[in-house]
Amino acid sequence: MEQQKVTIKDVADLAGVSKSTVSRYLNNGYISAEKQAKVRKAIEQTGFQSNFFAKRLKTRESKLIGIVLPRMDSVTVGKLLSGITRVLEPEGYQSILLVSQLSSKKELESMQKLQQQGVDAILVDSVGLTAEHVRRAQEWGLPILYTGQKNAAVHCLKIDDAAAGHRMGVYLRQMGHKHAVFAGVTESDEAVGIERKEGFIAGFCEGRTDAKVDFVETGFDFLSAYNQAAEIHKLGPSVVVGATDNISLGILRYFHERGVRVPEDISVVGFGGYDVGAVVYPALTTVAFDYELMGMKAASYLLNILRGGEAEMTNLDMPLLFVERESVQNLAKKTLPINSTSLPAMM
Amino acid sequence: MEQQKVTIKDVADLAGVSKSTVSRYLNNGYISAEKQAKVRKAIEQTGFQSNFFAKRLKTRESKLIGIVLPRMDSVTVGKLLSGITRVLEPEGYQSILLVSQLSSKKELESMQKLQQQGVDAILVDSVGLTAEHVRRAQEWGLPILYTGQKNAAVHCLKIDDAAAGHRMGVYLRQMGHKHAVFAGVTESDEAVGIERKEGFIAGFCEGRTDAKVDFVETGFDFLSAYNQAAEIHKLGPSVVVGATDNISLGILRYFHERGVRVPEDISVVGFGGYDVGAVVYPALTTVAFDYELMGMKAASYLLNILRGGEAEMTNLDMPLLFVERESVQNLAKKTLPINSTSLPAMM
DNA sequence: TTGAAATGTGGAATTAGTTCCACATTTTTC
DNA sequence: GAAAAATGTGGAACTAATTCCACATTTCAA
Repeated sequence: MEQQKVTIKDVADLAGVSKSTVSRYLNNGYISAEKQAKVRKAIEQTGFQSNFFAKRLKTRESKLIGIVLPRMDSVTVGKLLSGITRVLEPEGYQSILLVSQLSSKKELESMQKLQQQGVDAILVDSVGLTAEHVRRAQEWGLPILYTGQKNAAVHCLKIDDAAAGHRMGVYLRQMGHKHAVFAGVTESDEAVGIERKEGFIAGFCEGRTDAKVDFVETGFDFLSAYNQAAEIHKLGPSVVVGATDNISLGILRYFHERGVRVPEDISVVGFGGYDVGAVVYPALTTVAFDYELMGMKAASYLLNILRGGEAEMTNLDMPLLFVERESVQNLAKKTLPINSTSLPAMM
Repeated sequence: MEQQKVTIKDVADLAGVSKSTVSRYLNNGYISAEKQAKVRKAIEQTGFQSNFFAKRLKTRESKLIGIVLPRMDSVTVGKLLSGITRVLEPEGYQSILLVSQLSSKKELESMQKLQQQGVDAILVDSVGLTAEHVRRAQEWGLPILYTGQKNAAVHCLKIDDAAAGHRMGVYLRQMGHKHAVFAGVTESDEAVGIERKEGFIAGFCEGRTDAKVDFVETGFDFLSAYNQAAEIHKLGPSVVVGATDNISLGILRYFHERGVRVPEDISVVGFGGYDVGAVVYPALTTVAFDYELMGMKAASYLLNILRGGEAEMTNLDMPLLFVERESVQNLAKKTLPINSTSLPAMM
């Protein structure tokens, strides 16, 4: 077994001090200026690098944060991760990534692996919280924060899907729409599949009886939305509400192919505020979520728990940004909405 | 200092054997069936979990792979990561992620951090290889693999940008185009900024003197491409070649706003094969790169180096897929290219 | 039936750090 | 000027595993 090139012992010998003194130099200080210089020189000369594992074994702090994500190849996950990293890196923390592939079982397995790995805390962009999740969190005594799902028994941080849906519902009601088709996803995704939809229905139907919302289920991708578009169209709504911008984009493509004009013949809206929504035509009206900000907040929150911060994070609600672009017709006034010639609301 | 709940010592005491025996049970075997049962039972009873750091300290193997990425919130990086993870996870390796923010200096710093962290190997989606990169790789004696850039002195894996550009050039030449504007990025990105462009010019101009290629520089995002679109249009080409699909999407938007029809009035192509390219209209003709496959190959390659595999990876070239969709007019035959009514070449 | 080989086993050393404690100085206070 | 406090320092213990080595059994062959 080959051994480490330079250990703290070598530095100590070269500097003519004890291991303890070098260790103190490395950590809290408490060393005379004279020896400090000697040690510094010895470290320079030897090119000493502290052994990560020996250090962690004793200190029981890894400066590693475990992150479990449902998938990697998605813009929202990328932005989330970007925000997380932005906060964690300057604090000297690093991230270990695991992918749950949208499976709650794999999610738990991943968390277990991370726990064994000795991470200081775990952040999970969850696909669904189970009782087991709650139990494990307690058993491990490890700070765990969930994003994307909500449960009172654990730390979590989530976009207010109901509010986002509601906001869109109110907007479309004000624009004079009466019949909407909600192109949504499976109800097993509580946040997107249920909350967002219910919120929309509430906002859209509030205080009137002549409103109608149909529901068609699709997947999260363009293609499955595109494939459902004919059925959606057949229902004859004045507006199609895609549960995500991707869904709306697939539907937009279908309408384009059939010569159905948007928004003149039918309106289309989405959720997410993806960048591409601004570059397609008509540019997509949407409720934008700031996933990068969410990542930053999540990381800060986690750090706060980690430090025993009873400073109780106060500002945990995620702001929603309504992005009005070109894909909705104002039926109330029988005029088109603002149709800017420059790239609308591009981020 | 709180200590670990259950150590190998506790298990040994409970099972009535020595620590060594438990360790052997955990690792190579070499233990009698009788004691094996006892140890198994003791581990079950105590819920023993091996201490990651103590183990790593002794074995000098972390089962951790460091990954340095230029940024997180990009589809290509997401796919790459997805491929990497797909190979690494089943092999029991986990990834530590660091972001270089497109800076070569930060890239080196990140690599250094990972090295200190005791990772078994490093994978870098590099933004530019320097002499320092090569020096460090030797100094550390750690397997390092670069993707996205090429250098004979180190292990690397890269899309053949020149070939991709060439392919597109040949295609457009065959389609009868004579005047192209290449909307490219800064030459400091050797792969995209130089190789892809030069490859295109070669393929486009090959064997004729009546071809002309103008160059306009933009950023990587929709917006900066959109902002350069007027200048591009002024040059009056028959086709605009975006160095990435995003650039082409921004240009498409501009043309749409001005009522310039694509491909009837002007053709537009891109590189990358992003999913959205299939859903916009006209669907974008492009050279698709399989970044997920690249991630998988990169991870396999790295594992191979790690295992001292002199099995010399042979199949390192990345396949290119030419995706002909709707955004190019065939000037040679004065007819439109295949215009499918279903979602073209959607992945 | 003896010697050799195979099979287990435990003790002790090892890995590379941190930290507690005792003790020597030096500085401050009364 | 003595006692008290502050400041450094090194030795030894400790962290939780793996692994080498010596030694006891047991099995097998001659």
